[in-house]
This record gives sequence, C-alpha cells and structure tokens, in this order.
Amino acid sequence: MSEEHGTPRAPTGTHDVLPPESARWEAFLAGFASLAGRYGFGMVHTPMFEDIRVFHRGIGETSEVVGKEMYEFTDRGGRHLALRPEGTASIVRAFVQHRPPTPWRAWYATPSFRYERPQAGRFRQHHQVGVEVLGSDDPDVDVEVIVLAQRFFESLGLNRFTLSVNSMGDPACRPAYVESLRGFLEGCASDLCAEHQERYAENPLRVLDCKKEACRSATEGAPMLIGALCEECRSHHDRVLEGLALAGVEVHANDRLVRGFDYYTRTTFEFSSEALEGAHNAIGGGGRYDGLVELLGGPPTPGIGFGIGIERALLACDAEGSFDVTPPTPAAFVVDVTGGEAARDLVFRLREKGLFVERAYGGRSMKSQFKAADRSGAPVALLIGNDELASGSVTIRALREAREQVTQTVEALLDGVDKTGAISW
RNA sequence: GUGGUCGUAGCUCAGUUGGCAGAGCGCCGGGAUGUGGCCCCGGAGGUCGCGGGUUCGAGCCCCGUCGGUCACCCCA
Repeated sequence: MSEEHGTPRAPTGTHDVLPPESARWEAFLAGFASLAGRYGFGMVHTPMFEDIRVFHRGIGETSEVVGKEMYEFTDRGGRHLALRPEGTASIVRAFVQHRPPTPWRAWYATPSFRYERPQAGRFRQHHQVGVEVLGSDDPDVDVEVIVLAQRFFESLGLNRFTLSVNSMGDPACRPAYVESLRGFLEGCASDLCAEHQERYAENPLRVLDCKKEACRSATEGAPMLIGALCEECRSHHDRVLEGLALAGVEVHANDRLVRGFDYYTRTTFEFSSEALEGAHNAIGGGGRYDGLVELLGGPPTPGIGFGIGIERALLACDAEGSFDVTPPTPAAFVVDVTGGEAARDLVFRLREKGLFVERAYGGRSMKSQFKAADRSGAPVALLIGNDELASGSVTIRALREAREQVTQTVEALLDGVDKTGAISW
C-alpha cells in the first residue's frame, strides 16, 4: 500500500504497463512503425538523457517545460544532464552530430519526463511516438507529416478528434507582429485575466491561447499573426492548407493556436480529442522549426515534426471504445497427469514448429489443469494420461466448440500443425 | 507549486451511536476411478497506508504524515 511497509512502488506519476494492456501498446507501436515506414521514415534511438543545453537552447528558456519541469541531475563526472522532456530536441542534436543526408526522415518512440503534478492524462513519465523531417522547407513535407498523424489516429479507430492548424510566421514577419500585438495588449491590459495582466509582455502570443474568458473577450479585436505573415510564410501556409484539402483532411483553422515550445516557425498544428473530458485533450501536436538546427550548432536546416502521446491517444481510444486489442491466446494447452515429462517434450516440439503453446506445471490435478486450459483461451487441450503415454499418443479435446474428442499419435498431431500456427485435427 | 477528495484481502468495495475484521470476484483444493466453463463445499490470503493522541476499548473520533486520485497551471 505505502512505503511505510517498506515495499517500494512505482514513483509518483509513473506507471507499469502489464498484460493485457501492454498488448495494446505493442499494437500501437507496431502500427505506427508500419505506417511511418511506408512514409519513408527510419527509426532513431537517442539517449533518454542529454547535455542539459540541448533542451535549454532547443526548447527555450522561457517555456514552462524547460523552466520548471525538467528532471535535471549532475552525474558522477560533474556533467549537467536532463531527462528528455520531449522528443524533437534530441533528434535534432543527433542530426547535428551525425549529419546524415537530407532530407532526413526519423521516427521515434520514447518516454518523456516532466516534473509535474500528475492527473488524468498527465504523468511524470509519459510516452510519445513521433517523426521529424530535417532538411526540407517544402510545404509538401508539412502536408505529409500532418497526413501521417491524421492517418495514424484514424487507424486507431478514432473519429472524434480535431486537427487545428496555424502559422507562427518566421523571423521575417513575427517580430514586427509580436510588437504590434504587445501594443494592442498594452491598450487593454486591465481587461486581461489576472495572470496575464502581469505577464503579457513576456510572451504576448500566449495571451491569445489563454482559455480565460477575460483574455478571450479582451483580445477579440486583436491583430492575428495569420494576417501579418510575410509573403513567403503566407504562400507556404496556403500551400499546406491546399495539400491537406487535397488529401481530404479536415482542418480547423485556429488563429490562436500557440504551442508550448519556443522553436516553432510557420506551420504549427495540434490534434485534440473531443472524446476526452477536461483540459487534457491534446493527443498530438507539432510544427515546423526552421531555426532549431542552427540553435543546436548545425548548419541552417529547416525541420518539421510531431509527437503523439501514447497514454493520451489510448485514453481517447478508451473513450471512443476503439482499438480494443487483446493478447494472443495459445493454440493449445497441454494437460499432463503422468508427471510432466511428456508435457515438457510435447510443448517443446510444438513450439519448435512455431506454435504458441502453454501447459500447467507442478503436477496439479487434472481438474485444475483443465481449468487452466480453459482460462488460457486455447481452442484445444492436449491430454496426456497413462493410456496416451503408453501408446505414444495424445487426446485432443475441444474447449470452445462441441466436438467429439479424438486420440491420435504424437507424430500425427505434429504432422497436423498447419501453416497458420493452429492445431488441425 | 496551490486546492478538493479517497486510503480496509490480489481486485471492487461493505463495516451500525467506538465493542471479536467481512462480502463478491480472483487464487488453491475437493465434489465416487481420466476432463474445463455453470453449480456446491472447503482453504489460503489483512500491521484496516504510516506515526502519534483521546478512550476500559479505535477500521470508525482528533492531529500529523505518506500515497492514490481529480482540478488549477502547463502540456502529450
């Protein structure tokens, strides 16, 4: 129950994933791997901790995540490190270090760590799958990346989610816009929510994303970045929207979408589930980060990517009653009441033939072994009693259909194993 | 970091004005000679989260603490 008993438990905000739930995780990961593979992405593994500067420089000092939520530590050699709070910065660091040919398309699956108070859909260790494309600023790449995420959510059986898309501009147009927005906010500062009356100047864009009614109505007439884009950003954005329309992806234009990391430029997007209650309905998000590679010491290289929260996406599946994955059931369950040596041999030979087979251990009673056989979900029990042992045979008994049981030789049984991994008899 | 709420068996939870710690499910064994599910019988399994206090007596009342959970903030 508690640590007072001296029994350790998983740290606050972390959790174990056991069967049968882990079967969903396996399927989730396999599905993402397969889809990403079809889009030309190769899997990349990077360390779960990095030189802390990777995140300071990459994600930005002013972001909440870097400012107060990182798991930081100093190792025995005095190195200042941090557990990764998100996926992109590490991939970009690896890109800068190895300089693979571009465009470089990487996908990943990894835990992320943030020191926050846990609640529904929020953990200190959560897991993400994601992709990054480095080395192309072609808007078609933005489209492919977004469509990939869209198709993945669809493959999970999700229906009730929305894709929001916005543009964050670039260094050519955003600074001037931010100044004009700051000016606008100064004029109505007293109408903003309590927090933003104090803080609007630090990051004016965030005020647009504030959910408080005060900020909502105060900024009703505020200038929007989307209307202040430079020519290049404008046409990039149009081309992205055009590509998404062509792909049949429904887009919810959201002028106020502002994402948490400082590195985003131009395209930003977010997938939110309407099936999830509360504020934690963001199941995935990402965007373009054309200046990030340089920030981490590489040559000017555009990039774009997204991350999908596995726990959140699975919660959305729960809420929609989709993606119900159950662990595989054995093809057969061996019941041996002659001491277990025959079971040991038979199970071994069936597995060598590629079958998923289970058995009981410890010389339990026949009744209890049949009970276990039934619970295993196997379609048949393979019974070895004294008669079978003496004649080198096994009795095949159907557990899930009405069918007369038959006894045949072990050799005949092995010959009857078909290519689908089932016992045929 | 701030607040609400809940901690009793592996799980879900009862537990009366303070009076011998319970149920269902699960697990193990058995129910006329070698057959699962349904049914019946039996069994194992608890520092009642932890520490202190009040009391003849605390799962129950009081204080503290730890943990879970939900919400704010922020995010996936």
